[in-house]
Amino acid sequence: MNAQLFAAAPTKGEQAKHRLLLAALEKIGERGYEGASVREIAEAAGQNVAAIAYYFGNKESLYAEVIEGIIAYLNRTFGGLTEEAKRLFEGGEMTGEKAAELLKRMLRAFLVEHLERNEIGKLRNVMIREQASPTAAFGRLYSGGMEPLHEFFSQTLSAASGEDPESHKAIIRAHALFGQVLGFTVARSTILLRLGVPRLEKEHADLIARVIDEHVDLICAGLAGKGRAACCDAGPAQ
Amino acid sequence: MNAQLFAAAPTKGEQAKHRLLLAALEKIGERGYEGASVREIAEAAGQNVAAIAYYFGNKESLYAEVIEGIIAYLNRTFGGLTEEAKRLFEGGEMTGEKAAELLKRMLRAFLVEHLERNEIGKLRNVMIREQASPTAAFGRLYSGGMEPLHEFFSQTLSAASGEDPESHKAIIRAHALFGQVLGFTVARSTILLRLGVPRLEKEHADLIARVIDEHVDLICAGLAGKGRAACCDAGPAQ
DNA sequence: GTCTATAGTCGGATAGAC
DNA sequence: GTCTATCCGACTATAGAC
Repeated sequence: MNAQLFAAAPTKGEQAKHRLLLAALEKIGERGYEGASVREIAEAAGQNVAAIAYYFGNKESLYAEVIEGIIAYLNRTFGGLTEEAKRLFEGGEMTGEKAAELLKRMLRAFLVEHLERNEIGKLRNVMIREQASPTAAFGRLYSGGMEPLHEFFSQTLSAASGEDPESHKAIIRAHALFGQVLGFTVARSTILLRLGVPRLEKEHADLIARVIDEHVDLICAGLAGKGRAACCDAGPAQ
Repeated sequence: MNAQLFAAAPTKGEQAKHRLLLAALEKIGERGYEGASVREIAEAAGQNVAAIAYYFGNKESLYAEVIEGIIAYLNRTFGGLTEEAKRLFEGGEMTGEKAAELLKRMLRAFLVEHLERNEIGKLRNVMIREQASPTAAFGRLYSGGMEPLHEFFSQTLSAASGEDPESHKAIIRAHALFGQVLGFTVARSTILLRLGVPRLEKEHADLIARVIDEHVDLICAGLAGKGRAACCDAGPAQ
């Protein structure tokens, strides 16, 4: 499955590059850009230190290619969903129900990728680090990968809630809703300790997805029915 | 307001220690434990490099004291709410409505602390880093600060949802709900760019709190009324 | 193309002057 | 208590052997 990250590599030189990119993703994810040394990256890739200079010029350019790989991966993984939403919007066929379904599928896809596929976990760490303390590469990561996803998400959610998709409120609502899955990747250590399990298995991912589906349904139904179904706005039961 | 972080410092030596702790919190938050050098920490504190060895022994012990300061701050800030919840539980007076109110107040408190008070922002970065790539200090941070908070949150939420507070489902639900505010601290760069603002002001924090309150209300009401109000489970309007 | 050797820089820690 | 000077190890980058 690693073959999906970064380009496939037929020739020997390309394979060395590929291994270096994977090792850099892993080590920089684990220890940060400054914490990961070119020595340990090269060693983890089964390559010599000088290979990094040879193939990439320097450490910074190696990292830039890692970021490009992440962007390409995000687009491959979520591109289908965003295209589907785009078609529905342009065809005027987007309804509140279809929007809620798309949102749930998107959150599920994110969960599956990030919780079940361990090799993707490395990618997750790099993205989290760039959020908390952006390096020179963050601008590229944002415009190439996160912004299109965030826009898709807030526009689709707005179709369910009936809000202006460009309003601050709609953007904030989308961010809050998405935060629900983010918590399981970013506060991973905490949820593992709280559940008392060494790692998140398929059963946990399923349970997480069911809970979040429930929340999305309740929120979408509540927003769509605002001012209409008085029985739902009357506060919690007894 | 910084005086609230770490102990007050009357004597000159204590003031130097205090400044070093604040500078360490800031620099390690910005650049990570490995990325922040003792030289820049000392410089930011207006102290000499050797002062770190003198007051703390070494860099690692300095960081350990920073972590203890974060734990003490968390307990001071959220201790009142957790005590209040405890009293309600022990007195048998916890209702679904009171639970929902406590949850909203807790999330609001977290938002205010993390969004409005800039000096707390440094603390946030350190906690995020420890989540994504735990150092030796994470165990202490978890047991001293995060676990009690997480338990309070899942127990209170369970009072609103009627679930077993120790079940995986309840813990996951609490984590998902809390993730909503986490997204605004951890994916801060993204929400700033999406909103097109340089930083989150009070008006943004208010809007965020209102949106999250709305979500908490919808989810609590929906869960409490599960199997009761058929009109709410019938899917989105029209 | 691949590797070793090394130059030059910066890290944490410490000895010792004052 | 405070500071300067310095040690030693680890880092990135590069020159040059093969």
